[in-house]
Amino acid sequence: MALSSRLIMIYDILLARFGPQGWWPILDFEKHKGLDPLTDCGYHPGNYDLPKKPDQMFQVIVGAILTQNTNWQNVVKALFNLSQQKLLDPEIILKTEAKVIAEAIRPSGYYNEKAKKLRIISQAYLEQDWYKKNHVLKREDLLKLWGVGEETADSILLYVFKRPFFVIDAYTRRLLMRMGIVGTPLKYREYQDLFHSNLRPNFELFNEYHALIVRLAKSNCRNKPICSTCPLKRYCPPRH
DNA sequence: CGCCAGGTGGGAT
DNA sequence: ATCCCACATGGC
Repeated sequence: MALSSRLIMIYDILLARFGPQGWWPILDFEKHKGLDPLTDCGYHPGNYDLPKKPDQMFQVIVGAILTQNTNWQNVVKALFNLSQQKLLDPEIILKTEAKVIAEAIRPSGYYNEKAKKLRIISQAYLEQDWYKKNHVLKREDLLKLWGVGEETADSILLYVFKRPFFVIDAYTRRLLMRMGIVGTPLKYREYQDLFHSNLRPNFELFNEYHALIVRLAKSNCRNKPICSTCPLKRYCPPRH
């Protein structure tokens, strides 16, 4: 079976099983007041129009930094703290001592490094006018920023700027490996090329696909896989 | 208790 | 180029 057909089949199965995931979550701490802010707030299934406003865009950028090698629940706590303290804004982050930012984002882990990363990306956001409509952000310019690697860059391009860059993360690698689509480990861009060369470059498709992979990885394709209920079981080589 | 979570940069080899 | 490690919290 051709790779493109296979990738599309996997997508269709995941979408049928799990439904649209509503990424990237956009938290509204006013609206979610009274609800448990630490659970799944902010998802907007079927709406690929978000983020729309600059403050929503910036929130996704901050989330992309904070979630580096970190559980999303911890990121929500950090975003909640930033919001409560009126720090979820690039100009304010630049005017605020890194110590203060670090303390607010403590639950997300690596808080000293991430405070520095937030300062750097806030600076770029303002200087390069990312918030302006029709601003075209280059991948290479994102990668120049200390603290922005390939996955974070692609997350921002895809989920903030709605550009068709497929996000490759540890879950994606694991899935491709277990499905037998790749044998030996590849470089980031090689994984990405598998998707870019075999799917139509549609940001809504890439958005949903990556979110569905994460969804599968959380419930079934874990480090210790639970294959009995996996929707891809029939298409995945057995493991001993 | 140990392991893991929507990675990245820096230094040694 | 590739490997190894520091960075750090909270949930299970």
